Amino acid sequence: MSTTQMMKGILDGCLLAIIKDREVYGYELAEQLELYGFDALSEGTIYPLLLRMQKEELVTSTRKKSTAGPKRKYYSLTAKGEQELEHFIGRWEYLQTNVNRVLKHETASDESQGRG
Amino acid sequence: MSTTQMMKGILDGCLLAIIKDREVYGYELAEQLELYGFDALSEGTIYPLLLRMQKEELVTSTRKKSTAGPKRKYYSLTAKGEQELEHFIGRWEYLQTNVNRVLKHETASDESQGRG
DNA sequence: TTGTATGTCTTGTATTGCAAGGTATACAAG
DNA sequence: CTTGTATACCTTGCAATACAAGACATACAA
Repeated sequence: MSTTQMMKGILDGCLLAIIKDREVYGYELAEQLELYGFDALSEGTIYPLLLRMQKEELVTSTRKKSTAGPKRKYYSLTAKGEQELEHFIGRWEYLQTNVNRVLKHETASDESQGRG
Repeated sequence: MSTTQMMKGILDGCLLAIIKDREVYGYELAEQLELYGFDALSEGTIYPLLLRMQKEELVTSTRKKSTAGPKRKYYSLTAKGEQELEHFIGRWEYLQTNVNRVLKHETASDESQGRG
């Protein structure tokens, strides 16, 4: 039982949201996601995603020294990245609304009467 | 801008939820999902999913005559399918909780203090 | 040089939504 | 019987993406 498939198309939005809050580096993002309640995420998941987002100009990166290890690559959001985050939030709300409607067997035309 | 990726691992749960409510046939499921607010879903999405779920013994099917066309294949949930639906709901709540925490920048240890 | 912890990146695989196209039934019109 | 339309189901091939496994690099201690 895993949520692997469910993370598709959602993880990138989560990364954008975390990066928007403050500059973070890749290794740290995996830890952050755990703080938010997710199971540990592989670096093989995080890094390709960050590179893809950088290629799409959603984020920029700057290398900074670490106290204990190689240089860290800190990411921050571009204007385009902030826009994409807004789009993601819209898609996420759309998904949440519709899935919850299905689970409650309330069609869209039932609106929010919630009296079952 | 589409929610294609976000549907992965979620659509099957939605189908289980709809089928649990009442017997439905594949062609109808696409229409049902629209009633719940989703954009139109391709039959190339629905049918392979139903076949997969039947192979996994989550659903069973019976053919019944249609008033206007070939026989319909009506699906209903097995006990295993009901269990899987419960598991799905659990995963969905886990996902909802954690993504919403990320979007609000509330870590799991912040619990539900919501005073930001 | 060896070992440990910290950090980043690459390769290959599995899953799954979807477009495109094929097959089959019912019915009406000719 | 053929043609056209609506209904209904299925298959093939593609694209996107989370992930395991492993490679590579830096800092520091023994």
